[in-house]
Amino acid sequence: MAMEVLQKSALFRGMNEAQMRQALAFWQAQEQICLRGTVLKGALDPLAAFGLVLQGNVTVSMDDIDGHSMLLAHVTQGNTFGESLCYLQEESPIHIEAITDARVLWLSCDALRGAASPLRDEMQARFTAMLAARTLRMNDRIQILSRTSIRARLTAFFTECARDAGGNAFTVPFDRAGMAAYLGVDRSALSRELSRMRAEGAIAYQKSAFRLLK
Amino acid sequence: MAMEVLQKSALFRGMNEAQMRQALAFWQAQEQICLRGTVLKGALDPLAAFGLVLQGNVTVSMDDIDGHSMLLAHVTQGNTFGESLCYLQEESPIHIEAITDARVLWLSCDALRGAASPLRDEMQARFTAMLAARTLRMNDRIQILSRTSIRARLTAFFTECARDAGGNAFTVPFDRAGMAAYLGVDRSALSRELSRMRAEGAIAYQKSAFRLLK
DNA sequence: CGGAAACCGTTGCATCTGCAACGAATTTTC
DNA sequence: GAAAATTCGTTGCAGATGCAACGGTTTCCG
Repeated sequence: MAMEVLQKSALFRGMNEAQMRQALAFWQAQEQICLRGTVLKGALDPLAAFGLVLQGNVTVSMDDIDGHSMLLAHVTQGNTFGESLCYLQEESPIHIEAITDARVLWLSCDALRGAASPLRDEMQARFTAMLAARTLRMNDRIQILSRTSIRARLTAFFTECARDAGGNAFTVPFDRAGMAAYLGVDRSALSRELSRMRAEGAIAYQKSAFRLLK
Repeated sequence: MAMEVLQKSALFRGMNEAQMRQALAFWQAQEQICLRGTVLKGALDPLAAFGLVLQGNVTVSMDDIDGHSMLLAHVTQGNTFGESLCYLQEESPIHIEAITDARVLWLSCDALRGAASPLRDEMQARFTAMLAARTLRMNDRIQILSRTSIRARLTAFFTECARDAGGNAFTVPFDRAGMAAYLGVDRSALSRELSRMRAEGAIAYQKSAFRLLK
């Protein structure tokens, strides 16, 4: 069941079963199970609802003219995507894709625009808090991307990871290519810099599991 | 008077005078007039209210350990800063400063947490829409910062400016140093690239006024 | 009016990093 | 289980870019 996952999401945290059922009805929740590689929204598709990831990983990206694709967000379990576009009923040529097998809960903003009620008030407040938290996370990313060297971006990124994990060891939710996209650098240049940092004894890693030394 | 400016802001757009008065009371609005260079929030200060810029320009930045300062937001007339932190009642070591003489309207989120009322509903909806629009703007910035070359960042930035201005001529709200910070590049490298683009006949500019050619 | 500060472009240099290509190792698929 | 696809590290290279320094111009302020 999805209860435990929803408990980790900002929208449904702390609800008992009855409240959760009511809330899911409010959002007209619909679950979709999809395989890795499934396109949840193509560049030109509209977005009738926003998504909450129950399982797996989803990326939001945008292709530029040179075929280069830029990562806008990497969405992990319990997090959402597309809320802003959905709330504002705007369109945008973004591409949303499941990069692992995934389960997604689609939620509609319609009820937020409906008649006032205690439930709507509660949900609106949670939705707003979610957006606010989102902007803070995006600021963290902007902060990383503002650095001029790969090394500086990495240390900023690692610091953030360590903070979130509450320790010096953590596993990042990316493969190398994804990590490079998130940091806005070339994949091979990233590998090179990671090797260098390992050689200097600053970090240890295996695959996506890192440990900060010193 | 500030009416005309507030008409341009997402929070107060489309209100008549009576509604505006009510809304300002709701937010416990307080105007502050300040000189260029005034620090509106130091790195360690808490933030009791968020700001709406009535006049002038305000920057939100964060210093990293090397003294390097990173630009998080450049806030122009009619736009706001600090809403997310204020709404979530979180603290963050960001630095907010008036970079021109400015007038700022301080708004409190308290009433959003108060008793339900039609006014609160309306304001909450506007606040949410403002946050949603904000995340979309931040996505634009992330998109720019994700590019790997100065040239690519510039063309993305210019494209966005041209879209906003509705034409090929526009004035950016930055001096060169600010523009470099916004784009996450070195100031002199930016000057160099701009000269190059001018030499190639791709753009014309004088100070902060640009025109796209070709 | 005059000095100080801010702003902007230019240049030389060392280094960084994107890019392309390759091979090893691992995972997926049939 | 074998072939195909994906992932990851390495390397050579050329060009891009950060950095520091300098000078000219404009703006600010007393």
